[in-house]
Amino acid sequence: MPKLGMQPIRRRQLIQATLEAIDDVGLADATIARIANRAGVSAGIISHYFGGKDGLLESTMRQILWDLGNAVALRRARDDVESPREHLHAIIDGNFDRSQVNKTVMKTWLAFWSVSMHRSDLQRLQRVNDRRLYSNICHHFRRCLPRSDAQQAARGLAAMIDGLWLRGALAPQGIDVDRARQLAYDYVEEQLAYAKSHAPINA
Amino acid sequence: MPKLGMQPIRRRQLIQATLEAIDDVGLADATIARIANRAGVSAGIISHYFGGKDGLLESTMRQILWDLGNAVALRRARDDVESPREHLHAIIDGNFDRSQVNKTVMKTWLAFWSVSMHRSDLQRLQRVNDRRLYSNICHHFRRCLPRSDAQQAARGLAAMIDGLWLRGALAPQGIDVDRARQLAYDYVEEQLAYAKSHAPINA
DNA sequence: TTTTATTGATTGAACGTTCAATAAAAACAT
DNA sequence: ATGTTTTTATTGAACGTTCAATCAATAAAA
Repeated sequence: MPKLGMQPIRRRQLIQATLEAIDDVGLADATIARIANRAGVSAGIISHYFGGKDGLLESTMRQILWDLGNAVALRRARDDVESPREHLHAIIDGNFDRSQVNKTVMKTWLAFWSVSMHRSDLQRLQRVNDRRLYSNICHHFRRCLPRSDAQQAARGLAAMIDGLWLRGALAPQGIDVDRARQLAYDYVEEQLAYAKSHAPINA
Repeated sequence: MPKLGMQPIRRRQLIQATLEAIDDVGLADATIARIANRAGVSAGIISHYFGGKDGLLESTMRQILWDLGNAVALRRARDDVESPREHLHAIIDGNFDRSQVNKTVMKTWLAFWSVSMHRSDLQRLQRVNDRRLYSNICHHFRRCLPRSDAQQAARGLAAMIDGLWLRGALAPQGIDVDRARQLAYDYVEEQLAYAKSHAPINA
């Protein structure tokens, strides 16, 4: 059946099938045979396009990482986003984007966190992501707060976002996105209010 | 070597060896042979005392859950803990207790979260724990805040605690316990300050 | 002698990877 | 156009490994 240029198509299919398999039976039982079967191809093709199961998992993690970065970037690029508050809201909204707040992706994140503790390639990916969230937040707090206060606020907001996200992933009824966003917004307001009352630089 | 009453001794040894094995090579590679070897016993003994690997994992999760509950209970039982603020601080301190804030236990938590998405017995354990944290917090906020505000504050604080904890677990340099506790304390203060300025019931 | 504790070789199932074989599109030659 | 060769894509059975579980055998306290 060899049409040319199947590589990107197959890669997309197999990454999607990996996400679905993890959602379905968990990473431990997401075997190559099961993933390949779900994608409607043979098992051998995975080693052919990804070098092996490890390669497939790394590519899958890269994919959801890219989706997250993209969701945030899209909202920050809107031209009505200017003030620190608006930028912080954009970051929050991006982190609670549809592409990140669904059971499939959430289960995959949890699985990757666990595995990344023992695989340096995945660990690097995961840390770049954590750092990016913190740095972005910190940068915008710095426009209204002295350095050390901004860092503290950024650590707090990053933890709040990840915590809301984690508890949403573990909750039986799933995450309530609107309520989660509101809690994160409130936290931002409290930090900005503190700024105004002590050393107002900007709003 | 049959002395009587080995069961509780072996169970403790094997649970400890499980934690160490997960710390060492991750849950996926924490095989029965490896755990038994680390405990200095034979592989067959695990099935004998835990019924199988599943039973060992459930018992291990119960253990760290009990440790967490105990760490919180101990601090709340101190007789200088009376006000809502003091109770909330005790809950925060318990969650950042030494028994919970070390790489071994943190890695195990991450692994169990991931697995519990697909195993109903572990899922139940994990949800009891989440609910307990939220309920405890909510109960004390209710002493100073109207119901819906207290629930909102409790969701926020629970997320903050778990988020700080999660980011600490994933960070290369580990968690900074003092800084984490301070951020959680600050969040409590902000919620209580809001209470005072709107509908002061208590402090 | 009975009971409790423990061993470790064995078993059967499941896994990831490999690779010779196949199939069809594409490229080339006529 | 037509036939031939090359290239790309794909299959799935076979292989070697690893694992959890089992159980007959063993050992020592009761």
